[in-house]
Amino acid sequence: MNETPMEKAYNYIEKKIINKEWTAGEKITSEVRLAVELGVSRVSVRSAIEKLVALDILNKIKGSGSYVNEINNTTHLNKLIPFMTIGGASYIEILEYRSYMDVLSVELFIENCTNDNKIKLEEIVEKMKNTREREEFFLLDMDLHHEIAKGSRNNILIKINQILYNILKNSYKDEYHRLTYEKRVEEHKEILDAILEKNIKTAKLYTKLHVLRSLEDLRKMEL
Amino acid sequence: MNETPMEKAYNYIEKKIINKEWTAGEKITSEVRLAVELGVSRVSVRSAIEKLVALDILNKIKGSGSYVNEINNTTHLNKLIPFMTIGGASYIEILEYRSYMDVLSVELFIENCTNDNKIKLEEIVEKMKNTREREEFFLLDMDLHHEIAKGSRNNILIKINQILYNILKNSYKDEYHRLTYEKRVEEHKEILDAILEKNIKTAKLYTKLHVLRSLEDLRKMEL
DNA sequence: AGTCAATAGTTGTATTACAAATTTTTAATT
DNA sequence: AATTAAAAATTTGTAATACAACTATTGACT
Repeated sequence: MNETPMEKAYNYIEKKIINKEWTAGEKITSEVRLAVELGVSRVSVRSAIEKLVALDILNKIKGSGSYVNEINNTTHLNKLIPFMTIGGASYIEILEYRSYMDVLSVELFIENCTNDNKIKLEEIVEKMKNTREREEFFLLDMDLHHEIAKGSRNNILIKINQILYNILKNSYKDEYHRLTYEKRVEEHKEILDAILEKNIKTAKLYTKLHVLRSLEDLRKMEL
Repeated sequence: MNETPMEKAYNYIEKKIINKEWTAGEKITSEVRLAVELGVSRVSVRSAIEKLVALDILNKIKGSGSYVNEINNTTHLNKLIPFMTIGGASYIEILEYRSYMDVLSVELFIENCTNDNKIKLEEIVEKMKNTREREEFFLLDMDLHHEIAKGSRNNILIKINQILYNILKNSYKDEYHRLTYEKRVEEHKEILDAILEKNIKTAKLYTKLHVLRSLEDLRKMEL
């Protein structure tokens, strides 16, 4: 075999999960016990576990233990994150992509949303009206679009949406003060109204314009 | 900030890579030095580095050092293949998503493609005509759609397309023989012709129908 | 200049110790 | 008996040290 101690621990845990001896939500054996059982140091066990955490297969809680995650197709999409933050996809490209994705989200939202989805949307827009803090506003902005994605009922779309917004959040982080935001309240209101009236065409149009304005904002920031 | 020592190290390294202070192929500062520089223990530095290794951003060589990787996408996918014991329901979701994404790809392709893109498309369709081997056919099928995505000129779309197709490939792997494929040759021809004529509406329509038929195929396979 | 061994540098693992958070147990009180 | 609060045990997080294993460099010798 010739596997390193770390690999030994990694393979052991991986096998347990694949064989469903440890299933989603379950707590795995503690680091110390694994180390004793496998005859390796705790350092090696920790390395293995951390690798699995990085791959979104395990989840650690300090003082409690390590737990097996739900694994589905969206897990794989998490690998987009390093690619996009480090591998050179530009924020402008992300927004360009969003200029289509968000329109799609709105369309699917209108087709598939529940009443609960609508209520949440209204709540967020209401909060936005009363928010003068820019950072908080943009977090609400992201919530809004995430909520729209959720109403689409397509998990792939939801996940991708989530990833892209997280990346954007990072890029905006220190730049909130430079973003125009007065017009955004109105824009969101327009989108919401169109959605509530089930006016797909109008909703899509307003969404498109909304994202395109974000793009403009970002381009100005680049200067 | 309230970041843990591990996060401190992780963010430090990540930032260096994002800012291109450390570029692909380059050796990063050694663990011991990083620990001293950042005022954290070597354990924490190692944790951070191993996380980046798990994400395929860094590469460690015992006795030598840690090096920045060329970001490569397909390698990420392979790591989780053992975990891909996914039921068909989620594949249907992927195809549903694709039923919109591919339509978008075609639209952007027509708007942004180069002559080179078109030629490649024609080549692939030509190969398909002469292929009777099902597995090879479906690989060409994926190539085709990937080529269309590439012509869109949006890297996010290209990347997502690539990942989704890789997941699908895995699901089809042992099921090629059960897929209808006679009609697909015609369908691709129709899409290609519409693209070459820059007939966006027709191209989008045929693309939509094409994906929906794949969905049907998959649903039949479930039985 | 080329070879090879010694040396220094770097990652891998083990051990020990303690901090910090959570969970479980125990004890006290009502 | 049930509830609450404190204490103990468990578990992950970090630190420090030591040494093993591997790599890269240096320098002496031919």
